[in-house]
Amino acid sequence: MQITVKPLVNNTDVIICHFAPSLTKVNRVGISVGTKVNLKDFSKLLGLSPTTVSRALNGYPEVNIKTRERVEAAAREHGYAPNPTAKQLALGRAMAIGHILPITNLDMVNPLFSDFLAGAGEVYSERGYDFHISITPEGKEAETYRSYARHRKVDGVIVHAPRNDDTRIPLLQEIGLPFLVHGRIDPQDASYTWVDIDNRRAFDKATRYLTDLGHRRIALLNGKETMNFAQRRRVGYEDALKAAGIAVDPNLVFAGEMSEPLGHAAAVGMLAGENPPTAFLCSSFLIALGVQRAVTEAGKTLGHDVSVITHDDGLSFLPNAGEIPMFTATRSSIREAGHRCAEMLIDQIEGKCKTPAHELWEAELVVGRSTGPAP
Amino acid sequence: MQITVKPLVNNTDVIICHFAPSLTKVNRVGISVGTKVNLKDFSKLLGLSPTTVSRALNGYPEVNIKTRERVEAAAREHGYAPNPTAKQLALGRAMAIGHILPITNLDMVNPLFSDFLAGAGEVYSERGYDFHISITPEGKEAETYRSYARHRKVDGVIVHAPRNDDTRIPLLQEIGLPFLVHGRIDPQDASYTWVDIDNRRAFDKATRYLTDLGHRRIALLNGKETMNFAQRRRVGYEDALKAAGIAVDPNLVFAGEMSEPLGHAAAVGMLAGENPPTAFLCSSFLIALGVQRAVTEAGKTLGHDVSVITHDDGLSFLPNAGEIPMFTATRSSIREAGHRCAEMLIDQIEGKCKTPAHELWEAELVVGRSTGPAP
DNA sequence: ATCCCCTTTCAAACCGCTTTGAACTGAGGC
DNA sequence: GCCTCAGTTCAAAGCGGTTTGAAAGGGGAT
Repeated sequence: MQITVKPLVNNTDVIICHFAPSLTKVNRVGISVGTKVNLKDFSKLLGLSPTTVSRALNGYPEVNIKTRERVEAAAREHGYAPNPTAKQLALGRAMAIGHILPITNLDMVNPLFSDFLAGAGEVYSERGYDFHISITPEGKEAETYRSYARHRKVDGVIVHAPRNDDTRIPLLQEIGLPFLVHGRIDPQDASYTWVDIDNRRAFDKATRYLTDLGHRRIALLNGKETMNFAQRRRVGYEDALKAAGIAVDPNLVFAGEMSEPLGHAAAVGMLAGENPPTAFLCSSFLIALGVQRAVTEAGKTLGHDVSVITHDDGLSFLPNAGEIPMFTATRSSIREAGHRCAEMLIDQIEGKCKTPAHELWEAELVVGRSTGPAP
Repeated sequence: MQITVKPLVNNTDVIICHFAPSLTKVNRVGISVGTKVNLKDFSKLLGLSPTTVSRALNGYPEVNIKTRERVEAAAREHGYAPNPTAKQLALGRAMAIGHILPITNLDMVNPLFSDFLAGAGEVYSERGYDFHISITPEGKEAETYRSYARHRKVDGVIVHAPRNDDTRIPLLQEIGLPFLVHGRIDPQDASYTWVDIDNRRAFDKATRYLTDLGHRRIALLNGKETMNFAQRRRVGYEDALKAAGIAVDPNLVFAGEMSEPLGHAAAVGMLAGENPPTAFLCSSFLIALGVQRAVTEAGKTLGHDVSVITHDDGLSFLPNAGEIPMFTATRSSIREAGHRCAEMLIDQIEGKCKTPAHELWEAELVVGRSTGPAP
């Protein structure tokens, strides 16, 4: 009997934890757990050699059509399927894609990752690949990659959230494990495959939209600049301001964790200052929600007194949809990105496309109810 | 040369997609890609047999201490590590845990899943297990589970977001694959291992807190009742109302997708009705954000005119922290749950604890700024 | 009938590890 | 000096597939 207690704040509740009598295992007749059908037994059953059966199932030409059909039918009937592990050992192909997340990056990747995963997962499932996720202790990434490569535990990896000083890319190039970067570091570096959105251009476009509406005090609430995309978003913002003949005011630029409370705090601070902004440009939907709260708390109306444009990753649980969406946004679905990344990486692994390849996606500017002419 | 074009809404931008000259592979001297160190070669190098080396590395007693040390040193130096695939084939242990998400469930699990994963990942990494995720097309779950079990592709699986009519549990019991359910279906069913929070009690507690503050018109914005936890939350809510002598008003109960816009819409509707609620109980933080927006838009103040209590999964990207958090909430970290689930499942697999085991966690009621006496 | 060639099938080797059962040490007891 | 036995080491047989190279079968041409 074991009791687990979870610390509670200010009450005396105890955690219940009991063990029930052991489960009696229920096995069906027919295909049950114990029946391990291996190729040897299965081929014996058919009166054929393992070679022929293997070839029949893998579509090799040198097997009689009638034999093949017989084998396929028997496989369906007896529920025979080759052991993927054995196959992996024999072929050196894992039929799996790895995603390596350093523990430190976890928080960062978090809200986006699950949507990315959903997109990628569709492709993996379609093309017979498995997901493999390794959460490695910080600093042990290199070892993990090396092990993956050496033992062909995965056929390729996707690199998430590249940082400026990211060591993963040179390492992967060195060990020769196929990979694809979601995002990129140096826009000029064409030595590896990446899929990215044109962050500079998106934020340029968004800022211009605001200046065209007459705004001159435009705040930027950005992510941390160690994340490469944040830098490029700032550049886009500055380019557009320059084009409109507006000087960058450092007081209107914030860079930090992309969360609701931080967005709120930053907006509250700026709105309380002298010469407050009339518009906000946000790097994430969560920041925008925080700004919205700050604006309404200040008794102002969004889209009238204060305008907000946010980048929208199209997260499934933060929909910004409808005829006229809530927020004006630069939109690019991270789920679609996941889909495409998986597709490209697999194509690359299977030699179906030249490598390295690059795709730069344009974020569309969707006009919603959060923007209006400068007051 | 291949050009990929992504449909754009109303502008003429083209997607750039170019291919750079093929990457020249850089291999270091020493441990490089090509050098596949297998046990046979490695042991030859040491002048020992594969048997001895294998035993030395796996801590078997029948090997001389000096030999063992020599082997270990050489392994470090030459970077030898046994091939996990081969090991898996030989031992029948995969050192991996599977998470099977049916495509349909993806949206539902989404925001929570990444945090759960982070918690579980810590444990996996610590104890040498890998993640394995399969996104299966709906209806093919059974096949996937069977294949996993038969080929020991994973040593166990975690079942997410059980539904009332969930077929996964009986299936897993039938095929005898170790599993753990995060959540549960029938609270009385002790035949499988689960970790869950006491949803009924949490919502009972939260509702009582509101009735104690004098609220009598309390709305419940809940998740869909196909999700079992949603049912139990409603029961808790109803129990507390009953205890306070308040009749349940169906107009104040909403069940649907747990997103910001839906929370907003539901709250707007209820606030506009006659005899509007003075308090809201929300099943998710996102719903609460929507309610907050509706409340401020209606010109009312949160925690003064209208009270809100939300369930808070402690999502890393939606922090509800600080001395006095923004929202009064029933809080239970989903990340911690992930951690514990992984721990328990592995213990179970390794025979370190009795099975089945159950843990019912208490959600703590954290008082924030979103609640106050009924107006 | 013989030869040739193409189709179909098979036995054996291999992928890289673990593990069983046997063989080889050297020390200690008689 | 011989036997025993514990301490080490090893050869070989799995795990469950694929693939190479050879052999068997069958039909058409000579």
